[in-house]
Formats: sequence, structure tokens, C-alpha cells
Amino acid sequence: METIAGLKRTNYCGEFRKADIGREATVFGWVQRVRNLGGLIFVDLRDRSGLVQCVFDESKDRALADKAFSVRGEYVLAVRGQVRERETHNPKMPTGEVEILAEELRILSAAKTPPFEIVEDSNVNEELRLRYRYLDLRRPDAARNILLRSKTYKVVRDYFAEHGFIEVETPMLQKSTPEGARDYLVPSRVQPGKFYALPQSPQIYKQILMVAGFDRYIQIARCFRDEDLRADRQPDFTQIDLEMSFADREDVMAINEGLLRRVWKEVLGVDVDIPFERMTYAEAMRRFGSDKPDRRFELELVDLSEVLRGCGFAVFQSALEAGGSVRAINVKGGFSKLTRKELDSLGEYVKTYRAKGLAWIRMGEETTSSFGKFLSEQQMADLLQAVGAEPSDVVLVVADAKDIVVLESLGALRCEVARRLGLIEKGLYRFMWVTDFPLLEYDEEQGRYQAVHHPFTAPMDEDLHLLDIDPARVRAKAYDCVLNGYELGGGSIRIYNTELQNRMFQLLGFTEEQMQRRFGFLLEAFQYGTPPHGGLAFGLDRLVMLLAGEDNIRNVIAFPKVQTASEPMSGAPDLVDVEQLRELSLKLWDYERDCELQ
RNA sequence: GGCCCAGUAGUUCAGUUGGUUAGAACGCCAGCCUGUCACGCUGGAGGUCGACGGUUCGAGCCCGUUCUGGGUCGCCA
Repeated sequence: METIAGLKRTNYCGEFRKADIGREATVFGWVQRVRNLGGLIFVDLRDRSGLVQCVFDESKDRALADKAFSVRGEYVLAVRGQVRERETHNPKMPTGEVEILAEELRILSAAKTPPFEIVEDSNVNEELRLRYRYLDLRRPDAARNILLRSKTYKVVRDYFAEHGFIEVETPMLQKSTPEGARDYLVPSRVQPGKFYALPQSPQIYKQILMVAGFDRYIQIARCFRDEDLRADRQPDFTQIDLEMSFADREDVMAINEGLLRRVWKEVLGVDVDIPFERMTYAEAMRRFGSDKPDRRFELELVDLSEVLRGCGFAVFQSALEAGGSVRAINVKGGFSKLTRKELDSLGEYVKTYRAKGLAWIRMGEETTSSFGKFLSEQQMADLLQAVGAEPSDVVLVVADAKDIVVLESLGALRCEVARRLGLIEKGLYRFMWVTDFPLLEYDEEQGRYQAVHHPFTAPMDEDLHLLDIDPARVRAKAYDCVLNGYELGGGSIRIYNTELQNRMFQLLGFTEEQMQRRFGFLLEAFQYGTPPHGGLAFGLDRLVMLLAGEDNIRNVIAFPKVQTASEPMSGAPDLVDVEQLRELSLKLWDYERDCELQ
């Protein structure tokens, strides 16, 4: 193999244009393709910028052409030569008007034939691509997402720096606080039997930075949650985390609207209108059956409970008598697409959201319905009026003894119908804030209240009196930023008063001792002068996913994990030597057996 | 933990009701070719049909288990 000694890159491959004709050029790159015409050899050389064609002419230099002929796909080459105009231009390539007539060729590295072709828009199995992620990332569309992500980091840092935010790194090795998601634990060697946890978020540290007086903090923070994966969820992910002192909800929302506007402008060239739409949690649930409504299409939920009270259909009747609800969406013009077969399939779909089934009305020449015969003419007429049904519409109805089941299943159905019917316009970005979340929710299993957001979220002032009477009705100074049905980020104004914080912990069922052991350092810090503060964290991966137009977070992460939380290229997680365990004072239940199985 | 989907040359796929030697395209290898750019032409190599077990005279195809991957419910303060 040869070296680059004496060679200096003059250009990236994709940069050459007509103006470069006549120049001496040196390029480094990977072999995209070799076309040997017999005596004339074309080599397309690729680097992160694109492709350039290099020509080797046997009649000019036989030895050089022979060397070029020995080159294979993905070899790494250095080529020095003269830029000249092509005899025939290739309008499909940015560099298609020029080529490099090679005078020198160095083979810097040979390459095995890759397990899949390195081409744009490849539809190769993702498992294989992730195993050879370094090859996958040579593909322009894969690389583009990583570059987009890099650009996003820069815009975010620039924006916050301009607005007086201070970037601070908080520890990766933290104390475990088993509220919320499962922690990834890290054993301490120096203190046998003790463990750190990787951060689920820098929450407590950033609040303490407010006590420390930094006033405006930002961090692009790696976070870890040991929970099951999804298309938009990785166990190891990145947040844009920020906190502001002397700020209320409006201040936090405004600064972040500005951020997103800037990001969308600089990264995509898209203008985003601010302020974003605001909606309370209660309204979002009622109208869209979701706390993260996709506002790119309508299909709002309609409450039919009053219209159908006392109707003859046992399914609706029993749901209403049990304190539940009957709600519907009217799919305008859905008649031709929502066939009986399709409705059966949607019925199965809502069952995954715990709904018992799906009732429907198809407004054809003759109206047919899965439940019409149980209703009086008047009731049916009232129902159709309530949902605003017209000919060619299809009305989808869910009833359940639990209102939340009706809301969530219809909310999911609403999105599914929009996808199936193609109601979602591409390139549309509908941002919104969902506010006034409940502070607490009752956990049946544990028999106690849990924080919806986290235990440091402040209750709304006007609901403070309900804390003792009816905790479930207390609303929080919390807000989520939602884009196209995805939760882009969330935050809250925090409790900054020790008494109120103590009261929250009590409501959450912590004993004084537990409180002190887990959060004592925060409560102590609060006693030394705490500014009112609040903040927010965006899921950066999800944000970049939406910027990139991807529907999968893995496509914007350089080395993502798969559903079993393993990383296919390196094979992590993996067994470790028993020596390593001994050093950490750890003993596994079945270590010897596990080794044998391996 | 539950449910759904997928797994056949290196890759993407086809493979009829269970029936002879499992095919195609691209890629790969060799030869020819001086203006190609998805070069072209000729020839060639390449398969544990994810794995294990079962049914059967006979399994890529049917059944069971399992592995891997994807989607999702639960979970994600």
C-alpha cells in the first residue's frame, strides 16, 4: 500500500466545476465505480462531498492504466492530474462537465467487496446496514442525516449563546433516583457495592445551576433510559436541555419558539410562524384524543354521549351507565376508501388501544351502519347532525366504560385514518404547545400518586388549594412542544420553595427519610436562596428526525441501537470477564452457565 | 411481558396444490472493447431456503419451538 507523502488535497471530489478546467488537482477518495472501455478507464471517486470522474488513458501511460485497472470498488485512492472538460457532459452529476486526467495514482488502501452496494436510496435490510454502519454511512442519504444533525447542533449552540445561555456539562455518573424510567447502573470499583446511574436527564443538576446563579443554562446532553425501544425512542439519546431563572412559562416558550424558528430556517430554509398554537391538555384530549395532536389534518373527535344517552344499543348504553363515553370521528368523503374490509381492519387497530371494537356508519346512496338498527330514527338523525355527517362520509364510533380508552383509541384511529387516506400533506410543520397538564396521576398498582412530569414541577397557583382536597385535579405549570403528532420536548416551571417541594414529596408517598436520602442535596440547596426558574428539554434525535423527514430515529443516529437494545456493529452489550466482575465486587447469579451457553 | 409482520445466492426478490437438478436481476470473478457515466458484449463461480424438531414416501412450502430484525401495546417520572 502506498502513502500520501508529498500529496496535498486541493479539492473535495464533489467540488469541481467548469471554472476549474486547466487546474492541477489532487483528490482523495473511495472508488465508487470503475468503467473499463479497454484502453480507457474511468474511475468515479467518492468522498463526503460527492463524485468526480478520473480518466486513465492507456495510450498516454500504459503502466498507469494497468494500475487503474487493478482497482476495485471501495479502494481508497489518491489521484493527481489535470482538470479538463469532458468530451460528453453528464448533466446528472454536479461535476458532470469536467474530469481529472490522471497523471499519478496511489492505492492507499484495498477493500473487500462490501456486503451491499454503496448507493443512494438503497433498500438493503437495515440489520445488515447497521452491522456495517461505516459502509452504510458512505451512502449520501445516510451521511446527509448525520450532516443535518451536525448543522443542528451548531444552530442550537449559536442561538443560545446569542441569548446569553451558558453551556455547562453535568456529570454522566450520577446518583440513582428510581422514580420514573429505569436507570442504567454503573458499579463503583472504589466503593464496593455502590452504584452510579447514568443520567435520565440532567434535571436536578440544572436546577442547582440556577441556585448557583448561572441564570441561563444550556447543554446538549446525552441521556439514558433503560426502557423498551420504539421507532422514535432509543435507550441512549440526546436532549437539548435548558433552564432559565426569573422566567415564567411565557418566557420559556418564547425563547424556544425562537430557537425552533431559527433551526427550521437555517437547516431547512423553512419559515415557521410564531407564536405557536397553544392548547390546554384538556382541550387536546377532548378534540384530538391525544396530548400531542397532529394538527396537519382535522378529523376532530365529537362527544356523542348526550345524544346517545338512553339509546337502545346495549354497547353504548352500558358504557354510558358505567360513567364512560361514546365519541366519534367523521371521515369526510371516506366512503369509497373505507370499505367494509378496511373498517374491519380499523376495528382490529383500535383494539390494540384497549377499545372493545369499532362501530360505524357509511353514508352511501343508502346509509348502512353496524348499529343503526338499535337506534330510533330520531337518535340516528341527532347523531348524524352532531358529527356533521353528509353523503359519502364515514362515521367511526368508539364507546367504553373508561373515557380515557375512548379518547386514546379514537385519537390513535384519527392518525391511522389520516395515514391510510393520505390526508397528510408533505412538508407541513404544525408546531404547538400543549399546556396545563395534570400535576399528578393516581397509580392503581402502587396505590399512590405519581408525578405526570416529574416531582419538581410547580402546580398552577390557582390550583394550590386543591393539593390537599383533590390532588388529581391540580394542574401543573408544565408544557410540551408538539410537532406533527410528535412530542418534541417538554418542560415546566419548577418548585423553588422548600416547603412546597416537601409537600410534593409527601403527596408522592415519600417518607421524610426517603426524601432526604434521594433528594436531600437539592432540598438543602433550595435553602440557600433559590431563584424562580423553569426550563425545557427537547429530544434532539426526534427533532432531527423530523427535520430530515425520516420516520425513524435510527436514521439520524450514527450508531443506533436496535429493539433488543444492542448495537449491531459492536455487539454491545456483551459478557465481561469474571476478573472485571471481581474487581467491581459483583457476582452474577448464573454467570458460569451464561458463559457455557455462549 | 403481550400482539402483529418479515427471514430463500453477496444484495433485492420470484418460487404454483408438498413432487425431477431452487431461479432472475444487480453485484462478484475472467476475457474482449478508447468517451463511458446504471458503459456494452461473452463466459463463469456462488445456496445449511435463519436454526432445531415434527408431519409426510417426499418439506423452501404444512405444524411446533427458537433465534434475528421491524412495528406496536404495556413501559418511557
